[in-house]
Amino acid sequence: MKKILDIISNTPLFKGLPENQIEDIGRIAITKHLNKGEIIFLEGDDGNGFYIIAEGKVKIYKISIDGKEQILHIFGPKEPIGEVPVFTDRPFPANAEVLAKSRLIFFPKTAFVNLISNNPSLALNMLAVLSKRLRQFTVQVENLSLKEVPGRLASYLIYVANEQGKKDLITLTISKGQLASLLGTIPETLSRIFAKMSSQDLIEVSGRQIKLLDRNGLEDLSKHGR
Amino acid sequence: MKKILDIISNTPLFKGLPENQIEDIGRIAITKHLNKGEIIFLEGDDGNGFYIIAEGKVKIYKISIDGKEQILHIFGPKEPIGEVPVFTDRPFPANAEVLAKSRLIFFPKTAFVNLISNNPSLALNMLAVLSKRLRQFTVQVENLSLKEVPGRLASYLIYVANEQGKKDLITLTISKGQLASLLGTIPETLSRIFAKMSSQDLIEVSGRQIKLLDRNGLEDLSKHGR
DNA sequence: CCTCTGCCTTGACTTGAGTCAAAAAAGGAT
DNA sequence: ATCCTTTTTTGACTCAAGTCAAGGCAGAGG
Repeated sequence: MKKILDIISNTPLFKGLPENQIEDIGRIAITKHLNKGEIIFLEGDDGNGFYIIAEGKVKIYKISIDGKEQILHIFGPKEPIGEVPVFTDRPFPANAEVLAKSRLIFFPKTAFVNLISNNPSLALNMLAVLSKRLRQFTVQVENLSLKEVPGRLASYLIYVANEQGKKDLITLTISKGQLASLLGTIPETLSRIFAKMSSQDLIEVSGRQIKLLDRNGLEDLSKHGR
Repeated sequence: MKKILDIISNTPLFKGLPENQIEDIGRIAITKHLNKGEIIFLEGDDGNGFYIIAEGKVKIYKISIDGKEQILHIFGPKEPIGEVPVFTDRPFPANAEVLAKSRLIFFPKTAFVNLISNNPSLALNMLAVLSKRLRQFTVQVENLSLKEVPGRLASYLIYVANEQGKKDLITLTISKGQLASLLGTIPETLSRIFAKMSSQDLIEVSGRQIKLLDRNGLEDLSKHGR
């Protein structure tokens, strides 16, 4: 198990900060272990701090009254979660659940705000993190509103391919059911679209392995989308 | 026309800053006038600064290849727009167009980043602004994905009623066509839903005036949504 | 007061995607 | 292995909302 300070200092949020400040930060941090399925926080809960994922995987999501889930983000190691209530006086705007055994580092709100007040670089790092999230949301809204499900899936596959390296064989890191929820649809629909895209020789699916057979075709789908 | 410094100092972003800092800020600000229909920036443009609306109204939106528009936000006086590229090295994630003759105050990126570096309160104010936006986006994604159009409209009407005071007669500040785009639908559909909600005695529509006849019914629609 | 233009509404039709139900696969655990 | 659970797939059906095409209305400007 890596030392907390190592993890912290390699995180985008704390990147580039001087040694002594990293130590200050480490002093307010608290490690928590959670297992798959455990809830980190729920929409409406007061946020008395935020977390950085040391290891594991977390989903941020909304649920409708009748139980349909929409995943907003899936976060992995080094990413912060739950920062919004740190800077506003409002509760968490969504739910967070652990998707795989995880180690989280918790930073209490007031201590962290103090740190940031004395640390312009940290403030700018945090501003960069939030800005990146805003950008991601614009993409998600665009996908939900301006693209049909096949277009969203194509975008996702291309995105994952870029993340995982340039090769055309990608591996889903979440179940297809969860992917459906991330794309704003349901498993049945996603399954049908996988089938259709396979029959069109755009992809080849085998469990969680997906081979991208026709990048141009996928790009097309993802752009036109509708 | 109000003095720039008056406007700046009454904005959430610059609220509570000491006089001399407001003056520093005023020194880097540049006023711009734009008429209805003019573009402030386009998705993909480099952002060399951001704006605060002194007066007028601005829409932030995405466009699909085939021309469907999705409005992300509509901003009015005192609200900042275009901040995302200030803190990342990426271009604007969406388009901005003036909906009514507007006066904008422009803040160049580097000068502003310098200010923020020496000014923890300003940094925290900006963090609060971005956090609020993130929260708004979670609501928009929820609306698009988990609610049907009638639910979205009901939510919007309730939201506007709260904004405009507690009375049950509200006035739309944008055209119905633009409202359709904000809600992620098209004018024809919105029109039909206005008609249906009227026939159900939930509302009474007369041009841009809308009387809310059944708050509970609307709340219900907005919550269940699907 | 009238006409023009843009905004809004209505009708008829199509379609993407959701629901319900059930079977088939894929994993895990003993 | 074999059972049990969870995930994924398939089929038949329904429906919300989009498309296309007209009309109607209203405010702006002469």
